[in-house]
Amino acid sequence: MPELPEVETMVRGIDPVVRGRQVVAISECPTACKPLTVVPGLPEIQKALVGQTIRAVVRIGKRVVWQMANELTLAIEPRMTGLMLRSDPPDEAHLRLRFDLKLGKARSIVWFWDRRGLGTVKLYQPGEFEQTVIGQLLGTDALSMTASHWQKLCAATDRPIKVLLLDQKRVAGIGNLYASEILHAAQIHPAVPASSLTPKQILELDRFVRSILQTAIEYEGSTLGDGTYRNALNQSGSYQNAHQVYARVGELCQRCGGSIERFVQAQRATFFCPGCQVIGKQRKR
DNA sequence: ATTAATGTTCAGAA
DNA sequence: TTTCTGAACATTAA
Repeated sequence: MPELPEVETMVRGIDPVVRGRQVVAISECPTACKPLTVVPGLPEIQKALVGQTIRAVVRIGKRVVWQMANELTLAIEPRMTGLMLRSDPPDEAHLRLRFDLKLGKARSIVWFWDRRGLGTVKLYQPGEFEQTVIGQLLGTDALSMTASHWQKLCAATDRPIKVLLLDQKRVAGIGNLYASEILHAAQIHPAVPASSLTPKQILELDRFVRSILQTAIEYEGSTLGDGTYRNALNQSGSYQNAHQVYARVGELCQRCGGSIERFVQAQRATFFCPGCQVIGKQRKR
C-alpha cells in the first residue's frame, strides 16, 4: 500500500530520530514469522553500517533511503505492508528489523514492521544506488513531473493511461490507489490510451498529480479498511476520507452523481466514475 | 473449508 | 524493445 504520500510520511516521521545519528546496532526481531529480503545479508549490513552516521533520510520513489556519511546507501522498500516506526508497532509478531541509533547520549530505536513480509532492505555501495535504482529502475519523481514531460511520456505509448501511471520506470511514486484518484480528479477514463489524451487532459493530469499527492501528504496518507498503514507514530492517516472513487463502488460521484464502478486493469483494481470519466469525451466538442 | 482478493515489484516469458 | 503474467507473503472476506 505505501505509495508516494505514505512513504513521504514515513520519511518525515522518522527523520527527527534518524538524521545525523550514529548506528549502534541492527538486529533481526525474534518474533518475526519469517525473514524478509535483506541484501546482501544482515551480517554484511551490520558490518558496513554499525558505527556509521546517517547523513540524511530521503524518499526516492516508494523507497525510504538512508544516505550514510560514508557514502553507502540503505534503501528500505515497504512494498505492500511495510512500515517504518519510531514507536510501538501495531503488533509484535510482524516486526522484522530493529535499528538502534544514538546522538551523543540520546538513543533512539526505529523499527521496520511488515505484515506480509514482501518488503526489502538493500545496501548499496557508493554510487551504486544512483546508477542502478535511480538510473535504471525509476523514472522522474511524480512530484517533479511537468506538463511537457507528461506529454512526451503519453505520446510514446498506447497503453491505458492508468497502467502508465503505475509504471515506476516512467514516473516514480504513483500507486494503484492514487492512480484512480488522480484520473478521477482529472476527468480522464482509466482505460484510454495514453497517446490519445488531449492537450487539455495532459494539463489536468499534470495539475492533479501534484495537488492530490501533496494533499495526501498533508493528510499523512491513506489508511484503508484493514488499517495496515500507519505513520511513524503508529497513527492512521486520514486521506481515505477524501477518496472520491477508490474502494467506493456503488457510491455516488460527488461531482456528477454517477455511480462509482470497479474493473480490473493489468490485474489491478481500478475505480472510476462512468459519468464524468468518459472514453472518447476528448473527441467531442 | 477452500478460494479469491489486497496497497508492490520484478524475473522471465511473450 | 516493450508489455504481460505469475510469484513472493500474510490476512481477511466470500
